[in-house]
Amino acid sequence: MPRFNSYFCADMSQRFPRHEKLKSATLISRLFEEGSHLTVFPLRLQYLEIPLPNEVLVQAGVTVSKRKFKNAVDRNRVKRLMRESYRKHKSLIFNNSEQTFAFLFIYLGKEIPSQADMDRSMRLLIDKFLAKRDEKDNE
RNA sequence: GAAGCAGAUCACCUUAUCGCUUUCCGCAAUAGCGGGAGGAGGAAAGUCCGGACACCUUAGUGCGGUAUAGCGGGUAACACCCGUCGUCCUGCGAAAGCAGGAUAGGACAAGUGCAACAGAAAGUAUGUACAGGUUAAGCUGUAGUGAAACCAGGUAAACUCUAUGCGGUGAAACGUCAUGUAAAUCAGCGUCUGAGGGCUGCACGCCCGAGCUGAAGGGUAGGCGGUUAGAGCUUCCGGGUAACCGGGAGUCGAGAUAAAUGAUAAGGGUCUUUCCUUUGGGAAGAAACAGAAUCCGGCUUAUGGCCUGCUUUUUUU
RNA sequence: GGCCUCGUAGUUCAAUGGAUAGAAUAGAAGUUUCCUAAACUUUAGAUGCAAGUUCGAUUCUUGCCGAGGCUA
Repeated sequence: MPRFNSYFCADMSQRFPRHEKLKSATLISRLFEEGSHLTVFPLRLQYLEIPLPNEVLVQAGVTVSKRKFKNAVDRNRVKRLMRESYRKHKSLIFNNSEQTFAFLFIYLGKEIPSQADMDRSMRLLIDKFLAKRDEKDNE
């Protein structure tokens, strides 16, 4: 079962390959129209339960407002930090899940955070998301 | 030592772990996995000029529009660069001149316009006072106003004229493959008596030519090429005052697309301030401006060090 | 990525290169009123920034800064 094997690896590893990135413009616009959101300052998660291609559990993207960070260097910096902490913490979501989601992380703050701060808020946000999901499942 | 100006140069480094991305090799039916090699800048920025390249009839004529403006050279080209002349400013000097800097620097003797306040008068120029002068006369000089007033006056980053250049649109160009619907409905115009189109503001000319426009509605918004070896970089020789040119040798240095080049840890180097100090150093902190998006040549703006030269000033010998 | 447009009082707009940049509205103070509103009087407030052309710049030119739009 090679497919299962790769599945298992993706579950456990901290990799963040291309097909797990949210890229489709149509998906993103649907995400904003139909999806719901959670906020743990300075992060906001916009999410939507939706079938995805390529048998992926989650497609995630990150974004930063151009109004908050004027320079491209700073925007790239924040996006890289967000990707990094999502990469570290995404295995929490993948555990015993059958639903597929589209994620978009939005940075709301006005200052560039440290990696440690970013990790902390990402952890809190994902815990909040998991709690909400389980609650919904139980109903 | 400090300040200013000009020029040149670098843009923290090493190792480990976890990741992203391009490419090559191997394995794998695909997905993917393993290994090797590579992965931001001097401004990548602003998009201000000039090209390459692509398409639009190889792009015609006139008007319009627009850009440039001493002279000579460089260049693929330029609003760029080099040299030089003139003008202006600063410093030195008795002066001649010297040094540095700035310079959109054609034409008002083609025409039109404009000139507040002051002043007699700002354009068909010529009044007052004094002096001179005449047959007579603003005929001559001085005074006062103003940025400008014996003069074919000033002003063209005023219209304009002259000379020269410019066809348009920009990689969301363009080519190609795939997916999918509706060759459907209603209204108007037209089918050689020519609708409409040919991505130029207008007119003419030329070419294509059976569909075109509107309403309401439906579908795709994905992949590949273009896309990185080039007016390239390094070095040597020769020519030229210089910008730059010619020749030889060597070399390959990103290619993403909701957009890669990152995170953590340790060590080292640099700088600054504070504290301790046995003057050897130790501890803490900081590290600028900024991120390729078709590619080049410039310009402009942002910005941290280090080096060289010149000028000014201070201190010591 | 490319192509355009616009910056004047707190706000909405004027001003031919020429005395002190004008008007409406909002603000402040006062008059009136038992109080408020309305009305009247007075008052403060601006050319996005920096150079250049000019005797003189909101206006002309250039460079920055900011805001907005269009583009399969």
